[in-house]
Amino acid sequence: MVRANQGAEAQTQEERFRRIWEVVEGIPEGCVLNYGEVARLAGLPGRARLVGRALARAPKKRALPWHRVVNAQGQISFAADSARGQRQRKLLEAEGVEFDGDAIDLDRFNPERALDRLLWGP
DNA sequence: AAGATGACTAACT
DNA sequence: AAGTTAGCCATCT
Repeated sequence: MVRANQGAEAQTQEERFRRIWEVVEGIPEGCVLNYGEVARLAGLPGRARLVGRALARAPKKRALPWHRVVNAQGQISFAADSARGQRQRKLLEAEGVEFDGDAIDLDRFNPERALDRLLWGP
């Protein structure tokens, strides 16, 4: 065994990215999560920036729902007038996510609440 | 090779 | 409410 000392701590960058991608893939349609939460769920607390990096580098083949990740204020982290920003907003609105001005109510569209919404309505 | 950058955030002014 | 600071760390110059 060559890597005798490798515990849960020692991860390669590839492994971290893969975990992040897995979390993002698990965000249900019509829900959003912020970068910090994705990091936490991926076992990488405090590394919100890494999530952005991982999304930027995600293989196209993976077709991640990258648009369901927004910042801690519930806003899209691209300029509103940029092509990417507009695309992200459109994708979200197309699946039922509502904006109050330029921000989403993170509580309301949290995946944790998805079931509540199904049972009780919005 | 060192310094800047950024799809971030929480905690302070 | 809005701006600043410190922590973050792989990438890019």
